[in-house]
Parts: sequence; structure tokens; C-alpha cells
Amino acid sequence: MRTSALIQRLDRYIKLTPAERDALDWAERRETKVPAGTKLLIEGEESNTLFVVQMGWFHAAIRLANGGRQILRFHFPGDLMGTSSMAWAFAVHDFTAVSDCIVSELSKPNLGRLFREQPRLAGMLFAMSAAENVALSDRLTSIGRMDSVERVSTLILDVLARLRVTAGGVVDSFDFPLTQTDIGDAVGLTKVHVSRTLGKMEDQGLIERNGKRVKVLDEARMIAQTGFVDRYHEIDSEWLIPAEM
Amino acid sequence: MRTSALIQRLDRYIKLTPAERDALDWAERRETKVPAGTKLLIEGEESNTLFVVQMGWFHAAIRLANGGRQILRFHFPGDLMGTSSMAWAFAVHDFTAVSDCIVSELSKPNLGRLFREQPRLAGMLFAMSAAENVALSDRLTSIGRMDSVERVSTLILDVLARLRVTAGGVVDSFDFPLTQTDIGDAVGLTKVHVSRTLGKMEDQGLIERNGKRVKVLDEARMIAQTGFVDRYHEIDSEWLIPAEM
DNA sequence: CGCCTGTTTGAGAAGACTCAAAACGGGTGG
DNA sequence: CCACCCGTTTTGAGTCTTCTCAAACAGGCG
Repeated sequence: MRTSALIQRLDRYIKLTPAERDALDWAERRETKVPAGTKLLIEGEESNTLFVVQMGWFHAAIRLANGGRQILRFHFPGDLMGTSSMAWAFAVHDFTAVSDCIVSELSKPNLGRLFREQPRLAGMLFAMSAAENVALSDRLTSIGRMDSVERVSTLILDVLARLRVTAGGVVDSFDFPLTQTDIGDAVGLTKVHVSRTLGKMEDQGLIERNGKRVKVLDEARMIAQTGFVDRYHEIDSEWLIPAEM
Repeated sequence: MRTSALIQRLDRYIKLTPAERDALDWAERRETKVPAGTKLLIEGEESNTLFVVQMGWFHAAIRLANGGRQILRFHFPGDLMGTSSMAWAFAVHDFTAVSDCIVSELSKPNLGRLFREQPRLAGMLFAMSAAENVALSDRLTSIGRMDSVERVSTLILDVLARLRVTAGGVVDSFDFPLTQTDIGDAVGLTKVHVSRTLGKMEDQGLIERNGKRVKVLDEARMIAQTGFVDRYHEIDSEWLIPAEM
């Protein structure tokens, strides 16, 4: 069986002990396939588990009274989705598979046990949640204070940075499975304006498009314009209590 | 000595055991006064502690390349500030006292020990962090998908809900210590437009102003317009391992 | 080949922004 | 107690970005 993407992720940040690996292994259950477009969880539904993305691409979204939608976050392999159900017994967001996905479950009781028996993992998960928080802050800033080109640039840079974490190597082009409606819902623009914005970015020589494929041509300029900071690179774990081997 | 606001907060969500109270008491150190306007922590500075708000009102903000600013979050008594420094060794946001404040510190090593010895508290802190995440999502949605009146309304409703948690009773008016520049930086508008928006809200009979004091006149309509959900009321702790008495 | 979804383009309207100036208000010093 | 000052709020006028509505255009799939 494949090693869980969560284990891989954590192992990159802090070298896991065998006991920690076992505990995670035990806590994660039932790999499930989720075809592109499927909703894994619906806002308001009762929910008793978190999900670990093993493969593919999800997004988390909130539905608005007026029929609109705000996409909050994209989730990649190794991400823990649905942490909000640790605070409430029902889902606060929709989770939709953007591409064909595989997830595994991490039930709340299992997580409770994990917290009790593996405090270092608990701390690490807390740190990851804090990092998630900062990622949201970054998007908030992008939407609150930037124009359309900058918003879309931030999104692309963000996706790029996260794909690089998984891919390992240098990536400068990728398949962008989102529709322009999705992009708009993520960065707070209408689909029409997203189309114009992407066109403008091409004119400015920032990106190049081929169907769904996006190639970043001038990453430096995009970073300079947006002040983008790649925060996924590392997480500080100095403060964590040392592993009990 | 006064009981820490964090203990009070946690005690409301889950009844704390004496051991848990002692552990928190031990972990929190050094109450400090922070006068209004002071920066407790500056973006980029090295940081080795979290802060617990005991009294007063803070905001967390990000500085932009172009001189702008995005206010991300307001912090009230009982809130844990600076969780992002659990993931990195430096501060990711500015923390500024909006009113005269008192904070205490919770160092990362102490937090590590807390995680090890009081797993239930660790779980509860994780849940609070998850809730914080959702609060950010809500603001993101507000900024990404709503017009000016709705954005300011959401902010006011949010502040109101959080003041009610501390105040206990019903509150429908409060001192709003923010300048219109601050409000604008929080909801993604210019100060000029905030002024017009507040005027409009008065015209529409949503609020009433007297100097810095704001009175909410038609909360129902504000809620209907924004779809605001008060999430501070409770946090689910069913999943937490039972306290070891 | 036609259909459906998604993208592009156009034109006009609306919301928010900028720049500028005036009014307000709380605090200080005379 | 009054006058002045500074930061803040308000108001005005004109501009720019983004939105809305509508229609044309692609492109993948049965």
C-alpha cells in the first residue's frame, strides 16, 4: 500500500519516528476515489471526519445567499481538509474535487487518540493549521487590496508554489483544471472579467496559455507586483518536544 | 490575581479540570500592558511566543509593498494571537493594540509542554485554531463577494457577536475605536468610501452613530443581507478525549 | 453534425477610487 | 475659557475598474 501523503508531508517537516508513522497509519482509514466534480462534503451536512488528500485537487467553498460562491482554498495531496469540523459537528464549507481524487478519512475520535498518544504530531498538526491560516490571510490581502491582474497572479503563483512542493523539482507550467468561473469565485471577480484579465496578462507577457495549460513566463515580475511570499517551503518545528524514540 | 481570559474562554467550551487549569496557569507568563496604538509585534520580527489577550482589542495586519495595509482579524480577550509563529520563527503579521490592552505570553516551549501533558487542551486549542480559520473564511467571502454596505455590516455584526461572548448579555451598541481608515483596511475599501458607506447605512436605518459609539438598529436586516452566521457561540468538543480527573 | 459548456468580445452602467477642499472635534497651551 | 491645531470625517467632482447583459465564438463529445 502507498504511503499516506500526510505521512510524507509530515515526514518532510519533522523526521517521523516509527511509532508516529504507525499511529498515523492506524488513524487513517478507507481510501476513497472521488471523481472530478464530485462534492465530498456539503456545507451544513453533519460531519464527523477530516479528510486527507492523497491524490488530486480539491477546493473548499462557501455558498452565498444570492447564489454566489466564494472559493476559499485549494487542497493538494498531503493537505488535511475539513479541520473546521473539529470545532463544529457540521461542515462549514463545500469540498469539491477539481480533478479526479483519492482521499482517506481521519475520524475525530481517531484524531483525539492521536493527540493523546503522539503530542509531537498534535503540535505539528497545529502548526500546519496555523500555516493554513496564514495562507488564507494572504488570499484575503490579495482580494482586499489588489487589482484583477494581481489577484490572478497571486492565485497562479500560489498554485505553482504548492505544486512544486509535491513535484519536488522546478515547475513553470501546469494544467489548470479550473474554469474561469472557478477562478473568479476564488479571487473575487466575475468570469467575464477573468477572461479579460487573463488576456491582459498574456499581452503583458506574464503568462502563456494553451488550452488548459498555463505557462508562467515572467515569474519575477509577477512576484514583484504582488509581493507574493512562498510560505509552503518550510515549517518551523524547533519548539516541538523531541520525539520519544 | 485575575483568572486568565484564556482559561475563562476554554472553561466555557469544556469544563476544565484543576490539573488543566494549573497547567495553563503555569504556561502563561508575564502580564504586560500595551497602550492603544502600540505595536506588540512587527511583521518579520523574530518571535518565540504567542500572546493571550487579557483585556482590550488588537488587530492583526499585513503590510503591502505599495504602502497599503490589510487588517486581517481583530482579537478580543481570551483570543490566542500569533499562532502563525508556531509554524515559523518570525512574525507574519503586525499586531497593534486598538485600545489599551493587557496581554500575557505563552512561549512555544511552554506550549509544547502543554501539548504533551494536556492532550485535551491541545485538542481544544486546535479546534479554536480551526474556528479562527473559518472566521477568516467568512471575512474573505465578505470582501470577495459583497458590496460596501454588506462588507461594513459584516464587520459590525462580527464585532458585535464577539463582544457578546465576553459581555455575556445582550449588546446592541458599542464603542468602535477604529478610524475609518482602519475599517477600510479591514474590509477592503478606501477611507473615503467607508465614510460614504457609513452615511448610507445610517440613511437606510441600519445603524446610528454618536461619535465613536455605534448602535445597531436593524440587526435582522443586516443579517439577512449578509448571510452572517455567528460562529463564536459554541465549539463542539464531543470528539475530545474525556478529561482525566 | 449538433449540442453544451466554457470562453471571448462589445457596449453601457454602476460601484469604488482619486484628488481636493471644507467641516468637525478632541486635546493643548495660552 | 478660549483659540488653535492636528487628525479625522465629510462632501464634491471627475475618473477608472469592474460588473452586467448580450451575443458571438470555440471546442470537446455523443
